[in-house]
Amino acid sequence: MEVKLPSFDSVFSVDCVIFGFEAGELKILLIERNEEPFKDWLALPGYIVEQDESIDDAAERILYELTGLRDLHMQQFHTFGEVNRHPQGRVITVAYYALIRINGQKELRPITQYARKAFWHPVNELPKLAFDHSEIFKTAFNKIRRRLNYQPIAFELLPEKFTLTQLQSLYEAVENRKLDKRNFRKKMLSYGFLKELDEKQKGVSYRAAKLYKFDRRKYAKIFHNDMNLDN
Amino acid sequence: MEVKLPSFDSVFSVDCVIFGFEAGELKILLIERNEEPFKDWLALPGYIVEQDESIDDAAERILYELTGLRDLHMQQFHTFGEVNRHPQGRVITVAYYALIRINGQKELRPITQYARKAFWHPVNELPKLAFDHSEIFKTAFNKIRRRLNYQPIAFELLPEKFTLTQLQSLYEAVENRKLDKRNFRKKMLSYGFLKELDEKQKGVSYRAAKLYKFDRRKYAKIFHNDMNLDN
DNA sequence: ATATAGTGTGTGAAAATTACACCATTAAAT
DNA sequence: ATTTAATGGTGTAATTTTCACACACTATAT
Repeated sequence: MEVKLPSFDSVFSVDCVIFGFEAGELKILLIERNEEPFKDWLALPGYIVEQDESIDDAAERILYELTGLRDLHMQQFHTFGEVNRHPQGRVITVAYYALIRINGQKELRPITQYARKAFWHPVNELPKLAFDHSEIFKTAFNKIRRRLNYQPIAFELLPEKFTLTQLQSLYEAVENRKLDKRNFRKKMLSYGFLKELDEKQKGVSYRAAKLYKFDRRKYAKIFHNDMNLDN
Repeated sequence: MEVKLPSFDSVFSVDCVIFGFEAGELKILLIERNEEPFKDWLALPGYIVEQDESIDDAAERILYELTGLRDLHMQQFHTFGEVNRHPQGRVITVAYYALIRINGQKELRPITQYARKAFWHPVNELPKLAFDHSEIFKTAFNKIRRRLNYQPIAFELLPEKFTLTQLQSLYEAVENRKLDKRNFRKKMLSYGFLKELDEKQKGVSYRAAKLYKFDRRKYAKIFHNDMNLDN
């Protein structure tokens, strides 16, 4: 017995809040729109989900098409469903965040025409964004701010090898306050999931700091979980 | 310049995981379906969102239509968007949870024909549910388990006046472990948001316990927030 | 009166958090 | 060679929080 589903003119989209960390500042990825509505505005990378792809897949595809970035680990965090959030019709959007290492090598290069360009922008002093994207950003930021303290998300933002000072300045950027150096180091090292390397920073004009790596194995062992506590 | 949105045969729904607490057990609200697909199966209360209502509004309406319950504070927690989660087409569902006091007075009574009946079922020994509802439940349960410790959600499950022992047994049910009575009381009282009443339990065949109330005002003052940390 | 079931209370040990200041190392400038 | 500027790296004591643990009290039912 086949029963047809009711249906109507409805559209899903995904929007992505991609966080990066550079020069001691937390940044997110924005695009400049090249399409109505909000043509020429700044916006979060986002677009419409196809009918035959899961929303998780759509998020990856869309981010790639708009920014050239690939293979991030994106995490859904909220769905925005107000009736009038899109000026041209009913669009419900599922929002994702991801945390990545900014590095100059990876060029930001929109594949489709919908974005004119993509670039990093500091989270402080964000301009007004298209649609309800300012609100989406705010929700994402609150989310990662809380998660920072019980999930190892900081390491996704740093280079693979990092100094303790870099780690600390990331925490300070996200929590927006100064932390005590000695206490911070003591605590981080006490967790036991940082691996001290035999290497030091290079090219700095002051005493070079030791480099560390995040050890996923140890982390998982210590916290008895698969590092995916998002559900 | 009007640009038409692309669109296709897509459907949103909402599903609700409603937690209650009764006789020392955590329970959720299930319905018995009266419609294909999964006719006669047990399922979470859920249905399709109308085009001119926000998803938050839809969640309230749908829960009411399927169970007769109204005016709960529902909280969105995840959106499920796998392509084949519904056997008859693409349906993306936004899932909500709420916590309420079970009380005999409020009768559970489906308004529409889509549900044959609605009833409380203990979260232990849940049967297989329709669609991916077992997974949705699991996600919700993990969510509230974590939230219990940094949000005052416990009080939504208890009667307005409750004893410390009731509060403790709720924590024990959610965390699935025994807690120490003295430490639990000390800690809860130390927060300062429980108001001790001049009343005692009645009708028990043992020493009657003092009753307490949760004081929202004090809670908000102490934690400098509006009690809605979900964003 | 007594059996029963749950209420209500304090202390000490261990662990975690916080506050706090100085010398060491390196590269660049002189 | 010496100085300067910048950051790296380290320990201790006080305070707060967490945890483990046992017994007398009270209301009711019999």
